[in-house]
Amino acid sequence: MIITNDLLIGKILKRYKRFLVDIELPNGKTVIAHSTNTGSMTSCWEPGDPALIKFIDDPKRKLKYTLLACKRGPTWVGVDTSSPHKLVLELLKSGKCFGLNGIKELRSEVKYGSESSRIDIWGKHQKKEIFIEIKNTTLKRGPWVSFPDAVTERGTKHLRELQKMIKKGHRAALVFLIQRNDVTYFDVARDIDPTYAQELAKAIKNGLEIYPICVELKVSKTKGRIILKWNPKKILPFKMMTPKD
DNA sequence: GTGACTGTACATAAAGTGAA
DNA sequence: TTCACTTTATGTACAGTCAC
Repeated sequence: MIITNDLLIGKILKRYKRFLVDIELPNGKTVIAHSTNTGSMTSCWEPGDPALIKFIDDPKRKLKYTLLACKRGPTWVGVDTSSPHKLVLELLKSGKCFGLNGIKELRSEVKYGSESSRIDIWGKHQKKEIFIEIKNTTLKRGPWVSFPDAVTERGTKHLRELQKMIKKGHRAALVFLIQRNDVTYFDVARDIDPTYAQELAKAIKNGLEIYPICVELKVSKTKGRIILKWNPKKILPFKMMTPKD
């Protein structure tokens, strides 16, 4: 997946009101950008870090810029929560989604379950339905990348719904799309949300498939134009423990 | 006064729904 | 079929309320 138009690199100054971030442009002007990431974004950026934003000239929008990624040290970290969905869908369609291949009739945001949930991606593999939930994952602690970075009741609810689908004879998979390439292992942040960790362990026992996919974000300049490319690298080893363990 | 809890606001995208 | 409006999803910050 590549974005080639209307990208700018500025400096991230502060975040406030949940969705808003102040970005200082190279010309010294400060603009307000929209952040689709409502998580804590711990370890993703510090004030003054480079930030990649996209200019979107849509009259229906209040804010003309959307925050896509921040640079922590040498590593770009993707913080746009809409990108993982698009990227995983693209990988599934192209048959390059690490163990999740051969899925047909792919559909996005399909209603399912008894709690009016919506699955990120639904499809058919051979004769079975498959339900795929995607989680944007960025919390870095040493060589580990962890999920969640805050208590997530909805995440736990999704796990319950996926287990119900497995009981009905379907397949269910959880893709942790890790938008940074400076980590070695994936784990569940039991210290942050013990309920989620417990439910995930139960779900795995019940047959939930886990795919922690590590993606490298490459930002380059060609003829003055900035290009952002998501480059899927590998599946990370999965450990049901925290770095403290 | 303090801590725990609850409700609301915030911006956007995408899907769903209903009217023309 | 198209368009406009509504609903859903996301999780933190903050204000207000209540009990102790």
